Amino acid sequence: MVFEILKEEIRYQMKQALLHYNINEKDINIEITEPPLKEYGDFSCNLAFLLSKNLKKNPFEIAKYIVNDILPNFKGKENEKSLIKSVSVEKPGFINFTIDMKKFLKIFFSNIQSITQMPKYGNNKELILIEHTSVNPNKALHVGHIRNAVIGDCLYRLLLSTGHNVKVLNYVDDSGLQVADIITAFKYANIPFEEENIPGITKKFDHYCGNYVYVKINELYATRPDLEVKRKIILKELENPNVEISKFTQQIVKRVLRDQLQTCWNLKCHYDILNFESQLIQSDLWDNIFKTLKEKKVIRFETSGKNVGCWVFTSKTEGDKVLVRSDSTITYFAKDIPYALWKLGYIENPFELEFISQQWDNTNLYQTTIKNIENEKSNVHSLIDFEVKKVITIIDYRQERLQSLLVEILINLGIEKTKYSYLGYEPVTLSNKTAELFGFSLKNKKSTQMSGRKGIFVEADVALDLLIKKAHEEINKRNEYISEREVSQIAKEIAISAIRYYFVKHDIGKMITFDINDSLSLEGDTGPYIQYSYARGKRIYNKIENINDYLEDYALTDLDLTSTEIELIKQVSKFSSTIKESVNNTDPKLVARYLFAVSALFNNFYEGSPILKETGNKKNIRIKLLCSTLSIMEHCMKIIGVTPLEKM
RNA sequence: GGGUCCAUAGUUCAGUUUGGAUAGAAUGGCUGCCUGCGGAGCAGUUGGUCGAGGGUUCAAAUCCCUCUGGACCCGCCA
Repeated sequence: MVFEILKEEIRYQMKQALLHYNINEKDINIEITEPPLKEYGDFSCNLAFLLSKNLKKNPFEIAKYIVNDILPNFKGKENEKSLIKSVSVEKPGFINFTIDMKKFLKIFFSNIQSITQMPKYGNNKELILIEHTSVNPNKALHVGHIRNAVIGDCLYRLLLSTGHNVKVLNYVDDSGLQVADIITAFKYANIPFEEENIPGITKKFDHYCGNYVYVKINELYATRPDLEVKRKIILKELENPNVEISKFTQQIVKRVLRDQLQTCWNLKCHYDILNFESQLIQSDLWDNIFKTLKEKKVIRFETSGKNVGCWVFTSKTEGDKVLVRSDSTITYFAKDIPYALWKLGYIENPFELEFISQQWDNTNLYQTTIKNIENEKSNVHSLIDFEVKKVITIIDYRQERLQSLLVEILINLGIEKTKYSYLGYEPVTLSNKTAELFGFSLKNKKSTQMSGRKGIFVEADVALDLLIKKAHEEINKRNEYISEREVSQIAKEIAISAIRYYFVKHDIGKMITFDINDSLSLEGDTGPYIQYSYARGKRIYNKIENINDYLEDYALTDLDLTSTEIELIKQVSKFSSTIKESVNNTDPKLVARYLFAVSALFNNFYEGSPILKETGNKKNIRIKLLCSTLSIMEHCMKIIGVTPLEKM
């Protein structure tokens, strides 16, 4: 907030300069940035460079002219309201501003309450839907899936914290090829349902299915083509919910899903509704949409060429895409259309919501079921009775092309482009060291792509367990008198925070090379580092007696703060603008990076500015700074899912 | 063949949307700092032809072109 005021003041003055030159401010993109060196002041403006094009003059001369002649009174206004103490011109043509620190600090310390408040600007009436995780229910989550879940969950937390109305969906492809694979294995390849005496398989059913059953059946296809035939039959049969194989499949899916959710809940991910592909197929959604697509001439029936007999969508950029095959079955891609339209609320809802279970955060998880017409009064939940403002889907970037096709179809149906968006993230690969450690062959590459089919992956549960163990040891090193139960509790919180922070801090569009040792570090730019600096701060906080006495009044005489303290104050001041930027760019990474920067500055402050043994005004000021830092750290930690700890 | 994305310190990554001053973190290596509010920390040091070449510009890691290396997408599979 304080920063915004400052920037606005500078911007206003720069606009005055523009008026002098008779240039429309809209034609020129004035940037107010922070210079790389302290000697250049606190803010910097590029106006002179921009004008040099129009005026065909040396930017340095323009800058000097602006500062000395156009805005001369801007310089000597020290006793007025201005927050700017001085203006200077630097080498190539920068106009640099120095803050009047006394005034700045005065505003900061008298507005701590509002500065440290979470900015709220969502509209509660409009609903935002986020779909994430959506892992095929035939295997346990691996570290690549965590990336999806954590990004989605952090985005959810970010939007929720800023006052938006958000719900999270998790799509379960319970009738796809991957599920058919393990069903084939159980039914026709003599692979038992239960994990009996198979080495290296943990107790969880999802691990058994993913680590053993799925890999095994894929190996068997090479020598048993009959199994692939069986799989194809199963796939077709799964479209009918009443046949025996569908009922069997539902049982298997349910067990895998239960275990997958456990992993997600362990990582503190929140969901509201589970959607099932089988229900989308069984409902009449597709029939209605197919009709509409035909009526609106979005798709056409091909009478010649390679797609003869199919219903085809012609994309402007991607060419032809088959939606309905010549045998009248619908393609994988076509199934996404009814789901997208359902999410957007553009079609009559054929589903009702059924309570499944409570989650780790005491919220309820629901699943869709097809409406029972005879039972009209059944509990139709109001969870999605809002106007859907936006749907955001977190997807593997390899699906981006299909999603862009989908958007094209939605636009053809008259839906605004902005309503449906997707975030494609690059995959997680394994570092050579890690691949080697888990016994995967290397092939002379920089990193190894994971593959569920080939059994090349590191499971989420394995990574989490490893971290818990590591944290456990560290806690025992540091705490002599502590109960085993408490150690376990804290170790888990540290491990979760480490994983979540790791997966959200990277840019979504860059590949991550996952190394089981380096990536799951507890030191440096990590979740535990943030937790540690928070714990240090909190410990001081708890030792302050009568803390309210310090927070109420303040004396602003003699504010001789250290440079570290000023840096921390500046950083804290950027809280709300960082949150806003993060929301506007739908990028939770920005919050993570900000949080780390605050934590690092706080550790500096901690080393150099003692609080408890300090007295008088200095103590007062430092306590205020401590409290405001802890407060914004809490906000940010909540968004990232890094647990605030008082002891670790 | 058509298209998308990536390449920055030994390693893992920010910075590229919107061009700005001496390219930043973390980690590793080396060196200091605990009778102090918790050393999971702090300070210092080491380490970069920003893949290569050209272009645009007062100014390029950032924009444009070419090339090299890598990943991926392009099915009546899901």
